[in-house]
Amino acid sequence: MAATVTLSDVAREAGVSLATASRAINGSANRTVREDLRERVLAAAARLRYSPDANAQAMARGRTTSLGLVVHDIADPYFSSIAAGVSAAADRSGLAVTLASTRHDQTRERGLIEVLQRQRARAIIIAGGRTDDDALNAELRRALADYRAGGGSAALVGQPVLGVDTVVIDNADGAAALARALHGLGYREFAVLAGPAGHLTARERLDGFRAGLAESGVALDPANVIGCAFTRDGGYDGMQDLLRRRGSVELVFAVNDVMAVGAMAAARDAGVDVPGELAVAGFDDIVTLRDVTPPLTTVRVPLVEVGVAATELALAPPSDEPRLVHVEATVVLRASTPPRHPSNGNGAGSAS
Amino acid sequence: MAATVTLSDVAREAGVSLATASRAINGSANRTVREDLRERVLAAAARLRYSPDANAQAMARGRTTSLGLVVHDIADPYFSSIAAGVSAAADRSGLAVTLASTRHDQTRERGLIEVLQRQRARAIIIAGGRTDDDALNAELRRALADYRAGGGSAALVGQPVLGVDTVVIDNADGAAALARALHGLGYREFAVLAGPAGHLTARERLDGFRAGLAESGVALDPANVIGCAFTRDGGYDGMQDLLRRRGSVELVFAVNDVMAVGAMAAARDAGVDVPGELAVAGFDDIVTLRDVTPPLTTVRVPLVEVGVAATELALAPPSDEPRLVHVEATVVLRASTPPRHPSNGNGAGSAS
DNA sequence: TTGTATGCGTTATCAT
DNA sequence: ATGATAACGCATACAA
Repeated sequence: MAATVTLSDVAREAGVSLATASRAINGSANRTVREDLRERVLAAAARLRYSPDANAQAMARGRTTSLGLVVHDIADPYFSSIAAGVSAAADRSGLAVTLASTRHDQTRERGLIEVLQRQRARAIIIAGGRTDDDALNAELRRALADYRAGGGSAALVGQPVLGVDTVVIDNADGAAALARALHGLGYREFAVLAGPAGHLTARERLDGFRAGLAESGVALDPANVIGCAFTRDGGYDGMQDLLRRRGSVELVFAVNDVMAVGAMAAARDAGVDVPGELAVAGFDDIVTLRDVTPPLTTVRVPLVEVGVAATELALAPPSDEPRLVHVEATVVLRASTPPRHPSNGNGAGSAS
Repeated sequence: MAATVTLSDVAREAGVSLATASRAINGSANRTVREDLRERVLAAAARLRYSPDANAQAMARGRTTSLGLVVHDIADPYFSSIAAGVSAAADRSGLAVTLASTRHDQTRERGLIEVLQRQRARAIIIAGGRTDDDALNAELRRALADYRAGGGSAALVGQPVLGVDTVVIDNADGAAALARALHGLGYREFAVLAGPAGHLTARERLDGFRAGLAESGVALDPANVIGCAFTRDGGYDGMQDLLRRRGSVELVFAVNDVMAVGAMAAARDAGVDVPGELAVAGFDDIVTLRDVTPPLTTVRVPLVEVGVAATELALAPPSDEPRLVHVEATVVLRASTPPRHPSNGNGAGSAS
């Protein structure tokens, strides 16, 4: 910080007091600075190329102008879409976004929250689903409670288990609707790439899918529920497992799109035609899907809007009770799950 | 900011002076606090759940702990990969990343730099290629010079036209190598989805491609150079244009991958088989490409590493002259550009 | 309306 | 080694 020009310099240059300079440059609460003075100040500021120090302002005002965003991996289209929404909404509120990434290590979340707290971020948005690790959740809960006690507000995208405002995606309903839709298309034999054990989003989607199937009178064979990482490579590996010991499965539901896309790659590499030999469906409707082949059936989550909603939630006046904003997930049928066993008419690969 | 615990509180609780508390909690320059005292302080801090105020520290120390990143669109895989690299490198240096997005409006870049300057970010990374708008560049140049005069350092990913350290991607060489490789595969009739007029990255890639072709004795018909936006939709629209008035084009080179992917979608929607009827190549090798069909030939740019390099450049001790780090771009041939007119042997669609 | 003086939370300088 | 105390750059309560 070499020759930084301060507000005092501007005041001197303009021949006014520090206070007047301050009031002229931002519009102080109890307004009014005589027009000629204000102009002198602004002119001086411009001449000196004055740049207000946000840190000093933060100290003096007692609040910063920044908002924290915690993601697992910014290169994942799921998170980058949410980030785009958060960024847009923060912009509108004149807030700068501080991006913190766990790099897929949940245990780092706590530390990131603390960093954001040290920065006195006005609000923290945590994207990415929770796990059922109670100890970890308790820790986070406490970190967030602390943070909020200091005047910050937080919002979560996922499951409302941290005691803060939460944007809740209707995973179960969406997955159930998907199951019904697929059943309606004629599918009867399913497998699920179910993600990791403790992952709540994965679980909700699996459970919802299973429930939707049950409604249609179809049971999901536990042997066809395959655990794997919640990533593209997890989907790839899971699909390999499945193909190795495939029974009569007609359709594979991956609990998120990046996994589904990985699964399709595995099928391709194994020479299994999608959807000819095996249909695939995902969840999220990440933008990438526009350009995969075949177009992937999925359950759409409006990710950018989710980011906006989380930001607005976090920025809204605080409430006593954690608020919940529900976001619907809607089935989008595409070519990766063509109709099968049509009730009347001819089908592909059915009958004798 | 309700009941924020300050360092004074901690000092009082520990029965030491403010100064000692400060020294105990971070390791002050001239080290040493008696062990028992240090422990008392740390215990008190933990008991009170003390969280240092980064803004106050920034004021006192004269330097912040944050790094700014300017992108056009964080949801674009090109930028999100660079962001991942920047984020990782910043992490290693204990810096928090402030994400600023132009939302595809170049004129906003200037304002974003100013915001970052106000935050007194230690360094600013600007991702995304330059244009040939001299007025705009001069403005940015000045904004950056100002910022650097204040002690900040900046690094750019793109063309070294702003007077700051720059990570330069060998666009021309990469594109030329691609042209030669494609010529080697037997292609003779090319079209280019060339991006917008003033875009330097687009221009370098176009020029490089043209030069590579020329080396091989092939001329690029100006009528087959199609201007369009530097986005997926730009590629889609450009391809539509091309298909409408297609002559004998065998291969379409889109100057970046998202455009190429859009172009493939347009071809698909128009019922044109890729690569059967028309081959396609892109540039960047964004991660998305793993999962498009057919696999896209491209020129690989190590985006995450580029982000890391830019960050390291910006964080390195300042130098008088702007430094340049060159990053090679390497051709990756995939199924979207199968061999054609093989010199000896049988080819597809060649000869009579 | 304008100016003066104080405080924000921390580090660093200077005594002790 | 520890403790007062002066910055850091700005906003604001209060005085004029």
